[in-house]
Amino acid sequence: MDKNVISLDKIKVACRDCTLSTLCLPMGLRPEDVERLDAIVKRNRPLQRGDHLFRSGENFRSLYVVKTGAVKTFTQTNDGDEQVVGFHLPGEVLGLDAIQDGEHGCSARALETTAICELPFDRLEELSSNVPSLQHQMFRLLSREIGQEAEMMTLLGRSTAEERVASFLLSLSERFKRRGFSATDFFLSMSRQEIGSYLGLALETVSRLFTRFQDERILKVERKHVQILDIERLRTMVAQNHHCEAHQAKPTKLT
Amino acid sequence: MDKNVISLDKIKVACRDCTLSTLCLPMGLRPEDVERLDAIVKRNRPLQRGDHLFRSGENFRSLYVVKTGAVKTFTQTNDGDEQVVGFHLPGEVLGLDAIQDGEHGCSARALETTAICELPFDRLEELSSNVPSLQHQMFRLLSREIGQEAEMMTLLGRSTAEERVASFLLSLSERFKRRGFSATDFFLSMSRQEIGSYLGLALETVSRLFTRFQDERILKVERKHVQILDIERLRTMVAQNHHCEAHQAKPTKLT
DNA sequence: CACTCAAGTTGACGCAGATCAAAGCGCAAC
DNA sequence: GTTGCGCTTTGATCTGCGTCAACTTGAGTG
Repeated sequence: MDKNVISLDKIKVACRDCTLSTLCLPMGLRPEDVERLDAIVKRNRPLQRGDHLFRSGENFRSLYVVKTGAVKTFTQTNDGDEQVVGFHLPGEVLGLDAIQDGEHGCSARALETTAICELPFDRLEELSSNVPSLQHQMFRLLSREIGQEAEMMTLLGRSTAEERVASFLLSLSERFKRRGFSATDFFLSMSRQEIGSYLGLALETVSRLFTRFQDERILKVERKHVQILDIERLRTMVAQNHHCEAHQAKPTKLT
Repeated sequence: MDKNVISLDKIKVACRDCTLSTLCLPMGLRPEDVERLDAIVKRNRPLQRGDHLFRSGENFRSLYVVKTGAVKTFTQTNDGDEQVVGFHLPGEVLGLDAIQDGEHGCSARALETTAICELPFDRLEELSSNVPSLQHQMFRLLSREIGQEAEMMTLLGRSTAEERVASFLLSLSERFKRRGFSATDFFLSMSRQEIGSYLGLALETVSRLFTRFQDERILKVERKHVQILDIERLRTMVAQNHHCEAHQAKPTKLT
C-alpha cells in the first residue's frame, strides 16, 4: 500500500532525477541534453498486471522504457500459444524490433504493476540527429540488444536445461543488483510456464531444476520467492563444458 | 577464372553502381547522400576462404558489408570449439554487435572468396548525424537484426530438427532470390558441421535430414549442391504445429 | 597411380528432457 | 468456512536426437 503510493509518485520524476539515469537512455548525456530528451518523454498511468503495452501487429509509434515493475514480450505461435521472447526490468527498452518496418513484431504485457516512459520515435529520431551523443547512445542500445540476443541464441542452441536455468537466474541476479536490489533474494514475477517458454524448456523441467538446486543447497525457492545461496555454483554451471561435442564446429584444425 | 576477373573488377564499383544498393545501406537514400556514403567506404582486397575479417576481442573500428561471397561469424566455446552465430551473404552487414562496447564479440571468417566494403564507424556516425535518412536507415538496419535474431531464438527454443533445417533452407533460398540468384538451386558454402552448430544440431542430424528430404523428393542434395524440388513442403514444415505443448506458455485466459 | 585427410553418410544405442497424469497448495470469491 | 481455479510439484513413461563408430567419397599431393 505504502509502497504503491510511493511508486505512483515516482513515475512523474524527470529523467534528471530518475534513479535509472545511469542505465537508461540518458546515460552519458550532458545535463542539457537530458533535459531535451526529458521534454519528449510521455509518462502515462501505470499498467496493471496483465495489461498490454502493445500488441504484435500494431503500428509502431514509440519506444518504451520500463521504469518500475516488469514486462514480458512474446509472440503467438500458429497453434495459439505464447512464445516468450524476453523479460524486461526497469531501465530496459522495448519495441526496438519494430523500428524496422513500423510494426510491432511481438506483444508486451505487464507482469506486475508497471510504470513506463514512452518515447515517441519520430521525435527521438529528430533529437538524435541534433544530439550526436544521443545518436551514439541509440546505436549502443540497439547494438547491446543484438549482442544479448546472440548470447541467448547460443544458450538455446547448445546448453543443457541445467545451464539454461542457472544462466537465467544469474541474469536476473545481475540485473537486479545493478538496479539496487538484492542480487541473491528476489521475487520472480513470471510463472514457471513463462520461464520455460523463454528458455525453450517444459515448465516441468524448470520446476524440477528449481527443486534440484534447492536440494543441492544452491537455492532456496518458495513459489515466486528465490534466494540464491551459492552463486558461485551457478557460475560454474554456466561456464561448464557441454555434454555434447557434435553441436560444435571444430576450429579448422586442432593443435 | 573468367568469373574471378570479373568479380575482382566489380569490387571497385561505387555504391551508386552497385547491384546491392537496394539491399544495402544506400537503400532509400537520395543520390547525393549515396555519394557521401560512398566517400567513406573502404574497399580492400578480397578475402580468401578461411581468412579472418575480424576476430573476437579485437577493437571495433568499422562495420563491414559483404559484397560478394559469404562469411560466417562465430564465437569460441570454453572447450575451444566454434559456435557459429551467423552466415552472411552479399548486402548483409557485420559487426553490429560490436558498437556497444567497442570490441568485437565474435569472429568473422570468409567461407569462400569474398569481397567486402568497410565502413569506418566514426565517419559513418558523423555522416548519420548530418543525413537524417542515413540515420534512419541505420536504425532500421539494427532493428532488423534484432528482429531476425528474435526469430532465430524461437527457432532454437522450440523447433524440431526438421523444422530447423527446413527453415534454414528457406532462409537461404529467399536470400539468394533477393540477390538475383536461383531460389531453388544453389551451393552451400558451409559444412554440415557449421550448419549444425548454427542450428543447435549435431552434424549427423543435419546430414540425416538432408538424406530424408531427398528421399521424400523435397530436395536433391549432392554434397554442397542443393536443389529445392518442393518448396511448399518446406514451408508447411516450418509453419507446422510443434510436437510439444509444454514449451508454450498459454495466453493468460483466452476469449 | 596410390596415399592421405577432411567431409559426409549411415547404423546402433542411450539419455536428457518432453509428455502424460495426478496430487498438493495458495488465493480469491462468496 | 467451502468451493473453485491456477500454479506448482512430482512420478512414470516415451522419444528425438546426441553420441560413438565404421564406412564411403572426393579433393589434393607427390
